[in-house]
Amino acid sequence: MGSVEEKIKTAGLANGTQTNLLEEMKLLKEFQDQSGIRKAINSELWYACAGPLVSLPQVGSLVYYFPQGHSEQVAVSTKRSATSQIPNYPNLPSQLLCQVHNVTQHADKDTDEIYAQMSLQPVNSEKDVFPIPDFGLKPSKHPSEFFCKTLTASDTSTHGGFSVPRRAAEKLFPPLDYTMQPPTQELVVRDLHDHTWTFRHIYRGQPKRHLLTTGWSLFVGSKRLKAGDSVLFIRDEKSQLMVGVRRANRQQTTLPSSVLSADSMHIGVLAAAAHAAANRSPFTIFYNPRACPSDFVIPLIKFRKAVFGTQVSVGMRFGMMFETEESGKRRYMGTIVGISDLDPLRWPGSKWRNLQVEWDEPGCSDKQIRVSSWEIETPESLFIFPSLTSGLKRPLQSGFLGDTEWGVW
Amino acid sequence: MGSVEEKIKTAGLANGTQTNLLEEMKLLKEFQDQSGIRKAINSELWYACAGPLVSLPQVGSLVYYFPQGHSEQVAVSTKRSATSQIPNYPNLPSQLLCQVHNVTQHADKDTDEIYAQMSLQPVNSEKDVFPIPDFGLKPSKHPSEFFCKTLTASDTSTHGGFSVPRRAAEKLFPPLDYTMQPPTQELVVRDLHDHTWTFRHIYRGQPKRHLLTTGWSLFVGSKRLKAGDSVLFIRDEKSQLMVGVRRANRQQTTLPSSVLSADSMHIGVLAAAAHAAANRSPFTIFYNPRACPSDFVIPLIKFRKAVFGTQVSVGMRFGMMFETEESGKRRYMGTIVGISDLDPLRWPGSKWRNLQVEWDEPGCSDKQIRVSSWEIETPESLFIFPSLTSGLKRPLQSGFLGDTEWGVW
DNA sequence: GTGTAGGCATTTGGCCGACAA
DNA sequence: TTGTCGGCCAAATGCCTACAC
Repeated sequence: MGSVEEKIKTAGLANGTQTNLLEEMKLLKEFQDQSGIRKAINSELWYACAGPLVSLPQVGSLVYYFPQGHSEQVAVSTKRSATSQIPNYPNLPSQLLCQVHNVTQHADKDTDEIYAQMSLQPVNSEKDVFPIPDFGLKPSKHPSEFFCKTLTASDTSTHGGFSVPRRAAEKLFPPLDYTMQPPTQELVVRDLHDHTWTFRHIYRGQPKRHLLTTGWSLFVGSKRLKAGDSVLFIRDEKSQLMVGVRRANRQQTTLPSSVLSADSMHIGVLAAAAHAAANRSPFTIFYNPRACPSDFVIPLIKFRKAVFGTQVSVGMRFGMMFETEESGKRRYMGTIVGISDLDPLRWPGSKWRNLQVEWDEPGCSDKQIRVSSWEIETPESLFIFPSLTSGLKRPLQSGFLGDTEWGVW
Repeated sequence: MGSVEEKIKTAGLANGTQTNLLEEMKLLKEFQDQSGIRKAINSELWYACAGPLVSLPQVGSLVYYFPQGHSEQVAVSTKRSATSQIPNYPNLPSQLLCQVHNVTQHADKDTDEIYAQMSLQPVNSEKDVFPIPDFGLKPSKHPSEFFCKTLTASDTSTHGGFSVPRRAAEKLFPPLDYTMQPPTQELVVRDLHDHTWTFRHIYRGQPKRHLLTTGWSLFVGSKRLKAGDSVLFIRDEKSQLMVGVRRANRQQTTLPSSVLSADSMHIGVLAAAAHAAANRSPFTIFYNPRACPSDFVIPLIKFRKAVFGTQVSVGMRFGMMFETEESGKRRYMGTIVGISDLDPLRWPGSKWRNLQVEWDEPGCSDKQIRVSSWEIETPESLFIFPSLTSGLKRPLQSGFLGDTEWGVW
């Protein structure tokens, strides 16, 4: 670590050319990583916990920030929607073009809930951007070696261990020495907080099955896992075994922080964005993928393709991806039944959830009845999947649809 | 409960005279209390947990709200002070005259940390007030029957129970039947969330002492108490035994909520107050007495007495009350060494912490070096306590000083 | 292929007085 | 007066197979 400090000092003494400044920042990051001030989270594990549909924007790229979507996230967290007490910010547009300055992945110390912090700088136009080095932050990468299991009563009871699905154990865990009687090994895995857990992995019983025994109950107790919560294992790019958790939705109750009233939070979101927009100064947001109804930071490319690339109209058919219970993807089909403002008073002309839709399947009452155009797939991209419009049966050649890229068995 | 609903409907049908409106509100409150939507917290227990120096303003009364103080509370919660990214709100004065519309006491479901929610309405002048019924909310009342103990390693270990200080057991617990061998009874106490706990109270050992055994470990585990945390018992006005907890300061780490960035929270506080001030519309705040450096909602009377009643000057001696470890009060002495703006750029002329002070005792480095005039006692109120200026020895006739009113043994 | 239950060894929890600070 | 310890028994944890579904 000392050597890095040395390097920083050396770089700092050099003349402040652009190259040297970048060099300095790079070294600073290296220093921070080593000193553990802000230990970088394992990105792939973060994405695995976030689910197959989540991706974060690239540092330096251009995005549209949607205050309405951000406000919706606050509403979910506080369980209170914006009220009429919230002032209008006439100078804050419904979509704010920003350059992404910084993206960091985090996880709540208590609940392990994942979230991201981003720093966004409003820009006047595409030409207004400044090259930002991304210090090697990889583009969104979902792990290819992955499995996720919803915990049963037996898995979480103090009476026993964890029953590992066979295919998961065979795909992810190091191979057992089956000449042993019984075959057993010690698994050492790390979580999002870089905490190390040790599990005894054994293959026994009649019929034979894979189990995690010693060490498992400590994990369950420490993470306060209950039946219905999920646990997931991945192998990252370095082939390291890691473990993550996902709480059942019922438990998602992010409690009211008792720091700020819900109204003040809504005001804070809008006022911070308005101030940043007026001054072209960066502002910081949190994005909670699993709590938030929809992403509210949309890459410019994606936005353009959806808004200018396709002409949506009432009656048009579309598909939209959702996450399955086993953390796979599944497409649901629907029809656009209207195009109108979600909030005509506050945000006239906004593209945020301006499409009213109806879903083909009856069990979709939990799904949004309003979506934004960049969330859906329109006929141009769908014409090759005519069989999908039924939507009820699982497609046979699922590989063809690209939803076996990861996480689906 | 149905009958209350009936009454509400009836009241609602009546003509909307002022009396009927109040009647309606009163019934609504009754209904909410009964239905448990927002179960009222035991006020005395709340005050016991808050500590001897905390008091909440009366509903309907006039107060000054200090945005700076509110911002300080946010800074403590988020561990980030307001940065230069925070816009100025030139129309928001450093002190905002408000009428108190609503005060509710709360406790965090997880940590039991107490906090209050208040609704404040900015008013132009004292004449601007509207009579608000307080629905019988009592003025601040600290329980007279009270004790507080910091938990030892033995108290929190799984190996044993809780050792009750003799005087506490004798003062608060129902008298034991000392003819029993050994004397024992069952204590049923409730906490801030109205949860009932049952403890076996026994008097045994050599030498004899009071202990809580069966049921205690469940309480410790459930509240996640550690050695160093405190537990307190009170008898409320109905003479009911209740139990509360206070976390050690080290554990006060209210984690960053991951909902809003610290900057947005600071902006939210100021923007909400500014908007409310401009529109004379009510706004809602949270007050965390134990996390917050100083109260930022000051009764008009108290403010007046301090600001207009006394002429403070550099060199003046003063006293100020602090909480002791055992939840008593203790006066520390100091000298005013300067009068100046805490933040000359943002809040010029503000009365918030505009007094720079030095403390008599050397071990006071943890204490604020800036205070507001309403926090201190000036010579007029101190001339009768000349012996106190040493400040080091415990005054003998402490009753005379009024600091045995409660909680000090 | 995997969830749950019964059997049983081992560990932890928890009530007691002794002793010391 | 009260914090911690060793002793001792009871309750729970946790590893195993058997038996469903």
